[in-house]
Amino acid sequence: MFAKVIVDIAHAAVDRAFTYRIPEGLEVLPGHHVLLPFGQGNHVKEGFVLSVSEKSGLGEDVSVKDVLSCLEPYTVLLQSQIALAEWMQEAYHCLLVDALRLMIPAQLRGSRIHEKRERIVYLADPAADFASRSHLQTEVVALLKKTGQPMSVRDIQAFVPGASAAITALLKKRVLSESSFTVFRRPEYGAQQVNIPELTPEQDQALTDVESLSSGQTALLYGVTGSGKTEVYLRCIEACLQRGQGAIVLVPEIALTPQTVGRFAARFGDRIAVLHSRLSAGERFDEWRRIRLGKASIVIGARSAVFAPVENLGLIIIDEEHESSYQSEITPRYHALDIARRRVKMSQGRLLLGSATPSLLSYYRALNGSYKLIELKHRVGGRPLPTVTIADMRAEFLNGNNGIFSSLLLSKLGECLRQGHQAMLFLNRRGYSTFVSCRACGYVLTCDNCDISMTYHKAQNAVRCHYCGARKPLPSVCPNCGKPFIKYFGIGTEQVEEQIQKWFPGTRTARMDADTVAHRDAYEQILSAFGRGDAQILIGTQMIAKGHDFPNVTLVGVIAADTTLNFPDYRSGERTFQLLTQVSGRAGRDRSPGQVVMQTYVPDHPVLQFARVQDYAGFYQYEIAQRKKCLYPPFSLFIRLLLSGENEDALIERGKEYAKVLEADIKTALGADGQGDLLLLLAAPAPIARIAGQNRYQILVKLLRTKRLPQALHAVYDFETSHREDGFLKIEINPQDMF
DNA sequence: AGCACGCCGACT
DNA sequence: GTCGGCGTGCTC
Repeated sequence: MFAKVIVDIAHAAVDRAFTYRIPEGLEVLPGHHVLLPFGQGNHVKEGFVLSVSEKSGLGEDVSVKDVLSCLEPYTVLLQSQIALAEWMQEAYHCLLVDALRLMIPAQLRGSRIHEKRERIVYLADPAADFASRSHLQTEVVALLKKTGQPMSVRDIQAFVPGASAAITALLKKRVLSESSFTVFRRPEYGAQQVNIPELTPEQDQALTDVESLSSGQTALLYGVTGSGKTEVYLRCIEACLQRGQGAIVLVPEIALTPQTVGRFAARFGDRIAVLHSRLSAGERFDEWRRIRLGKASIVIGARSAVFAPVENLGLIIIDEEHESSYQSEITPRYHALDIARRRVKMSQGRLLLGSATPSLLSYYRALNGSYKLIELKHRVGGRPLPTVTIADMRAEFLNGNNGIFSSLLLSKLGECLRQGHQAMLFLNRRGYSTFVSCRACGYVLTCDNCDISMTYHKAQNAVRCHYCGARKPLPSVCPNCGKPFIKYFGIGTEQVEEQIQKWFPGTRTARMDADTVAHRDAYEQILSAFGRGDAQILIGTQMIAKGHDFPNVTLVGVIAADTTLNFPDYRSGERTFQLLTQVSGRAGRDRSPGQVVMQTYVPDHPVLQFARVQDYAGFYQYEIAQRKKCLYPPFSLFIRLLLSGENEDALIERGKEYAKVLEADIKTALGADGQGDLLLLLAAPAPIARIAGQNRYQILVKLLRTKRLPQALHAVYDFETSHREDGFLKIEINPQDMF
């Protein structure tokens, strides 16, 4: 018997199947993690078995080596995972090993992690009398007699300190016998009480709709904030379990809190496994193993959990499907949504996407019939959506208010505080000011390593670069003209906090941004403290936009609703609408109706107007028309090639050269009658032309979605593979942002 | 990723 | 004359 094996080395030259003989007496199956002799020195390498066959399929001239051993007694890859990795290799032009590595815990490679075993001991003869001069031994035996059952060594030590040596002696004397069993290291999450609410008619219909999907199909559950999407998920999983199938639930990393997990645990207990980046290596390995060994059939996790080894996969749920964190930033740059679609197609399962603000692409697909659209239009309990008011900051300025709060927000804040309610203030910028400038000469303080202005952080009395982290003291005089007219402009969360103290002295505030959640758990701590009422006002960046429900929050203020609107990015409208809707959803989750004040300098902007009345459908119609007009995705494929290098001139030179070659390659791939499919090819320095000392240059390519698209895409990928050696080159398909 | 083979400069 | 630089090519 022979095995086709891929060696666990991430290099294009060896990223192919090698054939090894399976020695007599060794059981090797597809998916096994094996040790192999490889290369001239017969170095022992790890590998993954892709397939097993009777014949080697190789000529006489090739010397075939033997598989040495299997590293685990079970196969670490499912057949379906191998097939998925092979599909990814094609789809993302990545190495097969890189795709396979996503399917297993990282520490499994190199045997850096092992299963944990617990030793238990018991009396060899429970009836026998025991006497010894050692009082420790006597105590241990007495304890075991008293409990009348086997005990773990650890438990015995808790009762009898220092019992270790005594136990060893007793085992040697055969007074005790021992055995051991595997323990699974489990992450902790708060157990919640089981509370199964009645479904609303809408939720019930949604459940029926999901259940009636044909196998391999995708549904988009579009439900306004507070409409009870999670309860629909839970019921769908229940139905899935009843059919004897497994399920995967993807949640954005930041939302994967003990509370979220607890809600699933309350319903499904030990049948759930959790996978996310904050687990310890042991926990992650054991949770993965519980899934692989069939002890858990429901997986709750972040992006990479889409690869979990769930057999008989009946359902994948992607909550907050519009979140950009579902797209991987590193190769293979997969999107969890695409992987999920592929997986349910292969397993004849179903995919459920949920969001209050679906991505434009998903809604487009839902309207075109490739997804089934399921809607939840009402909030559970009939609670009204918050009322949103737009504050025109231009008018405020003309009326003599040059502060950061509009008079409307100030009065609502005062009212909110007087009534003993809580408020949240949202601003998409941390620090104190957005840039520092000299009033005499106009000089703007920029980072030495990046093409970006530096942000003033008052708490540290320093300016910092938000891209490379560089930090320097605030100069007292202008570095350019030497005059003492250095001033800060623009606002950040630090300043909002300060201004609150000015307007409402003594108010307890909490701030949540990348600065205050620097250490682990701080995110949770700040949120739960706010939930307890420790602070009256929570000020923060988009971190506060999602997550917990705070019943006492009746007011949400958006300090600058248009900051994300002007990004040099075709997604900025979509991003802004999503953010504003998410933030607004924080207000009025309980009895008191919620109010939202959005401050802006462009009050008439359609995106803000649709956000004001929470009209997703209207927003969609507006935004999709924009995309169509400019032929942006989903009407085209947008590709960004980012080159970076130290030498600016050389980089620009090479960028121009690359653009020429790439254009020729694409045109060749498109053929004579397909030249019109290449809509745009733009080569220019990136919007942020330098980060951390690296100059950046980008080539933007826009391709029409025709049947020739795959060929053109191939040409781009081939270009990347043949050019990535001579400089840093990164390729992004439909990038999430374009800095 | 490793390692061997292989063809040109500074040393005994 | 040899030792050793790392360019090129192969790994079942």
